[in-house]
Amino acid sequence: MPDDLDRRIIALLASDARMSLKDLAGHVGLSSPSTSERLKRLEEQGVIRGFTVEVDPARIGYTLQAIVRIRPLPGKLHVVQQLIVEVPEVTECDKVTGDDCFIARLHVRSIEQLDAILDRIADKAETNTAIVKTQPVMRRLPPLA
Amino acid sequence: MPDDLDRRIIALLASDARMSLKDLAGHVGLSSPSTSERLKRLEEQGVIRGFTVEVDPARIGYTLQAIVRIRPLPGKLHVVQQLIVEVPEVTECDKVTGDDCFIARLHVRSIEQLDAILDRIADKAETNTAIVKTQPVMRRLPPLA
DNA sequence: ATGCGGCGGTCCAGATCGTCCGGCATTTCG
DNA sequence: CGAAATGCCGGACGATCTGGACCGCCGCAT
Repeated sequence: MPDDLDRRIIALLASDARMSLKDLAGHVGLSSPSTSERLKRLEEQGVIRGFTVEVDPARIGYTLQAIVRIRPLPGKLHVVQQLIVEVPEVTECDKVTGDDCFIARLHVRSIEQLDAILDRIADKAETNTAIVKTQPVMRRLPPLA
Repeated sequence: MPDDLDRRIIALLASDARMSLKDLAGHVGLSSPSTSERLKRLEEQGVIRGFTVEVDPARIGYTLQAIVRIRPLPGKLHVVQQLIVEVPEVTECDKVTGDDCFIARLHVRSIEQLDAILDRIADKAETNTAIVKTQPVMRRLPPLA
């Protein structure tokens, strides 16, 4: 749906969402009002869901990151999902096909905290935890082509 | 390191990174210059890594999302990592502890495309693919407290 | 062909916003 | 106890955004 200019706008905002309209316009070769118009359209259409800040978790005390696969025990699926949503240290969770029902990302301050959180799920689901060592690919957009 | 005001600034920007300085200042109860100063400091300190746009993948043709666990065959670790980084449909990848060496998120336009990409890895690693059905928790920040 | 209408663009002006400065209060440290 | 550093505010100036008026292109139908 978005054309080439829209894609360039998105790409530019992906690298700096706080860029001024004027700069954006300059880079895509349009006037500010036109750029503003396109931006608004992209938001209204739902292509752009919003603008956010990228925070370094380590700098705010979250030194440990884990990816947990979660398989709820029979009949516990909804309770487990509820629990996952309510735990704020879960920063991302997908419901997927396959044996593991959920895959969640956790940000915690220590192994102890990780253990404490997993304990709350232990009687409702089987879990499989992997500690993140490095991030070869940090969150990025798929090709806009 | 960041104090309460910094955390409020971050929280506000997390919900709308394009908010004007003036609005930001109004919400945290500071003047524009002070807010600007804090924002700059947060960026310089690396607490804030940058500002980005959140795009709905489905609206740009990526109707399918998968999470793939990847276990490189002996001696193939670096080749596999290289490959993962180079495939732009991989929008996120973590190197983790445990049997699975990498956990990657893929955005693709079809099952066929997913298959094509996994084929490129097939002779260098064992893979385990889970298709994302829903996202109970979409990307969010851990508690800033 | 040609005239019409809609879409998407530019230009301009008024309003808004961001940044730079000087000054003040509080805290820190010699 | 004094001096310097920190963090904040207000005002002024320059930059930016927004909305309106206008224009050109293209598809369509007369």
